[in-house]
Amino acid sequence: MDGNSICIDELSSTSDSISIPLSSKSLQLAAPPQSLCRLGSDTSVILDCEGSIKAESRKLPSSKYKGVVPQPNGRWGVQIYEKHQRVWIGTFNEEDEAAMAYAVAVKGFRGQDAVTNFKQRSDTEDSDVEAFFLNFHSKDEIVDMLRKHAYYEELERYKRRYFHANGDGKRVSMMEALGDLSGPGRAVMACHLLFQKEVTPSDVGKLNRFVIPKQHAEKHFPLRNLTSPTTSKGALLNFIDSGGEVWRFRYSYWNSSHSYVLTRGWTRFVKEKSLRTGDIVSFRRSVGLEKQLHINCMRRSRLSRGRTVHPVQMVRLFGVDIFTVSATTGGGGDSDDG
DNA sequence: CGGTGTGTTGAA
DNA sequence: TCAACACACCGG
Repeated sequence: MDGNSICIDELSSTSDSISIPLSSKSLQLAAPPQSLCRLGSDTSVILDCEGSIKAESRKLPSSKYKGVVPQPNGRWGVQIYEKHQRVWIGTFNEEDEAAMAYAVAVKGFRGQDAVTNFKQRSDTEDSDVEAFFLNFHSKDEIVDMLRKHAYYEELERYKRRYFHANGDGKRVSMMEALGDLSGPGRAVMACHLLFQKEVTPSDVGKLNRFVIPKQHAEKHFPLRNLTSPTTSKGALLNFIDSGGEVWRFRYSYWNSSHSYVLTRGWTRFVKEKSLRTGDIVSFRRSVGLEKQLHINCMRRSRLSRGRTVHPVQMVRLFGVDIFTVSATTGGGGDSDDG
């Protein structure tokens, strides 16, 4: 673990405390943090001190950070623009915290070279891992983590797992790990998204099964030629979640309903992940030799109701130079969902 | 009811 | 593409 991370316990307005690793090695404020003079409550501080301060004080203070907008209650909103459309990243108590969130979002959306609010080093090992982490997740997932204020928690979890995977706390460089596709670091290999599905009521109901849309099942999990132990009752598939935990599901075809389903093991997953109707479950496969399957779930965002989160077919491969993986297909640009 | 984040507009 | 502003609407 790094010694350079501090934890900031946020106000108790929200039950969760947020730990933010502020790595002084990897980033520094672009602008010196000025004393933030904010009015306690925005509205109507119409004090008549010498008649100078008039009703002008209901104007919200602008942020010095890009993508950060003031909220009426003194908190800070974060937004990023993508394809002529605003994407809301969430609200934060501290302006700096908001700026960090924007930095994460903009890197996730536009790549490592994107302009953030911070001067940052892109040559540290940690930044490599974070780049990898960002690359691993879809834009939706990144936004989701930021909104839930869970990004740094997830990132740290990923880092821990990554470095453990490389043995005995010895920190192996990303290049080194990637070069060794058969090594213990393979589990964190890049993945590409196979498909996503919005969880239906019956997927989390009493039927104890998850329906895999036929098109995706037949394309990605053809029962005939699965390498996993296959019986007449189907196959057992192992998936790794974003925290490195392995989930084993029975996968089979139900003649009665003409559907492909995950059965045994699914209920535990639902319970453990607190999966609810409308959440998005995504399935990935490692790019490397192992073809490891991954499963990830994402809470339905509150605002994407009515307007569905498109279960997009996106492929996230190594778009970044530092990830010059062996000569597979020219790991093309950073294509993603929209 | 407080606050979020969306609708909207105008500037860059 | 971006921030500023107002306020519908949402969850608690």
